[in-house]
Amino acid sequence: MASETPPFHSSRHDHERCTSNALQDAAALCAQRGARFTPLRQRVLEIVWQARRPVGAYDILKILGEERGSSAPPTVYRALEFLLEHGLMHRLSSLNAFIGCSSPGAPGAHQFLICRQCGSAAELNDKNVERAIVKSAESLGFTPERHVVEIAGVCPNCH
Amino acid sequence: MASETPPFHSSRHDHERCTSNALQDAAALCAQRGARFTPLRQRVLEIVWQARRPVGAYDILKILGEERGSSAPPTVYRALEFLLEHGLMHRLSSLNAFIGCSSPGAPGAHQFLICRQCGSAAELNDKNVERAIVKSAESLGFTPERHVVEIAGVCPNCH
DNA sequence: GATGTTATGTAATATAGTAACAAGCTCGCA
DNA sequence: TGCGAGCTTGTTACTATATTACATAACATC
Repeated sequence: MASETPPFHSSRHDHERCTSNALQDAAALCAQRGARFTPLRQRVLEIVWQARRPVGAYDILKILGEERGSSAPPTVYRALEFLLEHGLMHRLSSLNAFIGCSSPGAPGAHQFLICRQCGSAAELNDKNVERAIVKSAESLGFTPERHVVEIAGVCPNCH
Repeated sequence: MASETPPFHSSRHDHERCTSNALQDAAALCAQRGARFTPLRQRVLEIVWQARRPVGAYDILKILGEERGSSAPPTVYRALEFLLEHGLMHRLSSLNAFIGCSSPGAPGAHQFLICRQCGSAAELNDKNVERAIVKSAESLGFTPERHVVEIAGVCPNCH
C-alpha cells in the first residue's frame, strides 16, 4: 500500500509503473476485504489510471467497447460503483469524471486540484482544510458528513 | 444590497419577503452594471428563490412551460448562465442544481452546506476555509482560481 | 425607420446516469 | 459431481442534464 504519488508529477515519471502499483495495491486491498477484483473491474481501474487525468464514464465505455466489441453504460457504472465504494477511485463532481485514488485505504477526506490548462488533477488529504470545513459547519449547528472540495486553477507544470 | 440571509432560517421566516428582496437587489445590481434584467431572467431567479432549496434546470423548465405553454432547455440554461455570470446564483455541482446567491456583489469564494434530510442548502463565505484551501494549493505550486466546496450533512433544523 | 446588437424561440442532438430483467459465473456444500 | 444461493455481467430501454445551430424577435442608436 505504498504507492503514494506526488501531486502533479513531471512527464518523465514512470506512469506505467505507477499504474501497475495502483493495480497491485487494489488487488491486495480487495483480497484483504474479500471483495472480488474481477477482470472487468481491474480493466476499468487500469483505464482510469492510464488516462493520467480525470476520465468520463463514456470515455471508459468507448475503450471497453473497442476492446470487446460491445459494452453498455451499466457495465461501466457498476464497475465504477464498486471502485468508488472501496475507495479505489474518486468522482469529481465538477467534471463528471473519475480519477484513481492515490492512497486507497487511507482514512480522511479528500480534496482535489484540477488544472484548467493540462486537465490533470491531483489529490490532497489536507487536514487543515478538513478542520476548517468541519469547524465552520459545526459553528452553524450543521453536522458535516461528506464533502466535495475541487479547486480549479493552474498546476506547477503549466506555469 | 443588504439582504443577508442567515443559513438555515426557520420555517417561520418570511421567505416571500426574502425572495422579493433578492429580486430587488438583483435588479439594482444589473442596473448598476448596465445588464438587462429581463422578465425571463427575473422569473427564473424568482423560481429559484421560491423553491427554498436547490432546483434543477428541468424543474425550472417545467414551471416555465406550465406558465407559457412551452419552453425548451436553452431558454432556461441561458437565463441561468446570465444569473451565474452576474453572481446572482450558484450552481451546486454535486446536485446539478441551482440556488440563489444570498450575498450578490460581495467578493470572496463561497461554500455550501447541504442537508441530506430536508434538502435545503446554505451559503457560507468562510475566510478560514478559503485561506486553508489557498494555502494548501499554493504550497504545492498550484495557483487556485475557483473552488467548489459542498458539504453534505444534517442541518440544525433537522436534528 | 434602417441597422447592428442582444435576447429568445425551436428543433435536434450530445452527454451522463439508471431501471429492470435475463443470463452467466463462483463457491460452498451435500 | 452436481445443485443452489448469491454475486457479476449482458442487454434493452429509458430518464436526466446540457449544448449546438439556426431562426426570429426585441431593443437601442443613429
